[in-house]
Amino acid sequence: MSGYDIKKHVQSTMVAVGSASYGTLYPTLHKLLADQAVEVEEIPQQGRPARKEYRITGRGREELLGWLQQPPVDDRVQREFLLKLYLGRHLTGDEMLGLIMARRGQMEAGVRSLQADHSAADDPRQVWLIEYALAMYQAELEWLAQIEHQIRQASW
Amino acid sequence: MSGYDIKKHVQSTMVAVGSASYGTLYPTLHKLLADQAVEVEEIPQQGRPARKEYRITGRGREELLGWLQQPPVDDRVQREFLLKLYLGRHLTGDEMLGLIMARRGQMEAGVRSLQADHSAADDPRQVWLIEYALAMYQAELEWLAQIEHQIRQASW
DNA sequence: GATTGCATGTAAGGGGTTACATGATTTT
DNA sequence: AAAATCATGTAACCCCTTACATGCAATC
Repeated sequence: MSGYDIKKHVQSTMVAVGSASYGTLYPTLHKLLADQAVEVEEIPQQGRPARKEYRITGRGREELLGWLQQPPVDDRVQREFLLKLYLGRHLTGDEMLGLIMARRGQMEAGVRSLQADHSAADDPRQVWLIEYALAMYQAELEWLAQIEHQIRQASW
Repeated sequence: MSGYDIKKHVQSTMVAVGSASYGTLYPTLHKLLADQAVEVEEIPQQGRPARKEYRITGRGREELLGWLQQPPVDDRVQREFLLKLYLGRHLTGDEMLGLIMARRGQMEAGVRSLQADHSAADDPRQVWLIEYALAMYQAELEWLAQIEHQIRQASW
């Protein structure tokens, strides 16, 4: 794939795995190339930079296997939304509900976009990732509904 | 709270929010003190460094409110486990199942420890965070059971 | 006798994002 | 006319973790 394609793929199907910004992506690809872990094929185009398609090499595959066999590091998460909700003693009830509604909108948009990917996915591993993300979003939506109810009841 | 207490609190009740290592925690506390956003009370002890209890100031509360009213930044997540599963075309079925079993163990341990916190929690906001984390862990456990089943069926 | 808990902190280094720079083509 | 898509890349900077340093008390 090209750097551009990798970014799109990570942002859609792989949301639950992590993120990829160009500032990390391109330098990483260059490093992998220098290490001969990948090789590149340049496809010239008109009106835009040549598309560079990267492909893993035998050496890259060996390194990958070594990495795969080591136990994964713990998840890193950072959810500012949750922190604001927790520290939100100084917010009014309406501000709290605004926070929650906005979050719900994001989750719902995420679900819709993942459902589109889900119908299009062919690789079973891709389906795993999509179903993982969907399960997380749906669990959060249920939790959001519960706390929204609590806040309205308590008439903050 | 003291830096030490904050760390414990973040690691248990606030797992779903983020992490706090001493290398970030103490310098941040010093910075907040310099900004007069917090004040400190030193409580001498025998046989160990004085315990420093931090408390938010009026100025700190103002700054906090300003921050609370800005929309939260998007979540940052990084799940190496998921990435290894996705890239695990080069792993044997047993290696895949090993990955999954280890993950299940971590999730189950997380659930147990959160359930203990849940019974002990008094603040309703703390309960929100604990229930959020529990919902995520439980959703993941169900998803894990499904893909485990798929892998065994396919007799990789 | 060894490990865990309590309690502070620093320094080096790794990892990542954001913002910038460029520019044609297609869609709204 | 404006915005999004395609497509590459760099530089500055921020944030954060890891590893280290110190040391007593209590538990296993």
